[in-house]
Amino acid sequence: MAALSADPSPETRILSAIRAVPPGGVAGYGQIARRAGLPGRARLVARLLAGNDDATLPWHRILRSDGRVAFPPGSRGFREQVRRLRAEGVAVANGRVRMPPRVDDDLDAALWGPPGC
DNA sequence: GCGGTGACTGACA
DNA sequence: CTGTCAGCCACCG
Repeated sequence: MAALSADPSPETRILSAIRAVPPGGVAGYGQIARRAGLPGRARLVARLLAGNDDATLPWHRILRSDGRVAFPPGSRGFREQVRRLRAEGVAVANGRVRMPPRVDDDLDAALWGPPGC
């Protein structure tokens, strides 16, 4: 039997999950990986972002699980990411974003869209 | 096949 | 709160 849907490459799923993050929202590497159906592959997400060529990809919305920027402070990517996040209305303080303690529900991810929640 | 490295994570002191 | 340790997966020499 033919499969109803061909499984897209993991990379495609990850990219899709990243694109699914609305403006003014942020997501963690592990969270994106989980959304992509690849739990434990947070590093893979990072590798993709590091080698991504897509300017339309909101890579700046991807932060660490602690809500901290994955770039070293003072680095070029760091400043660029913070700059973009602030431009979208995301409150970035000291290179870190106010992240919820933990949420294991896809519904919560939707709450990450509108800021000032 | 092996060890080192990295835009990571969670647990522990 | 910060810092350290071990676990994890994918890529490279």
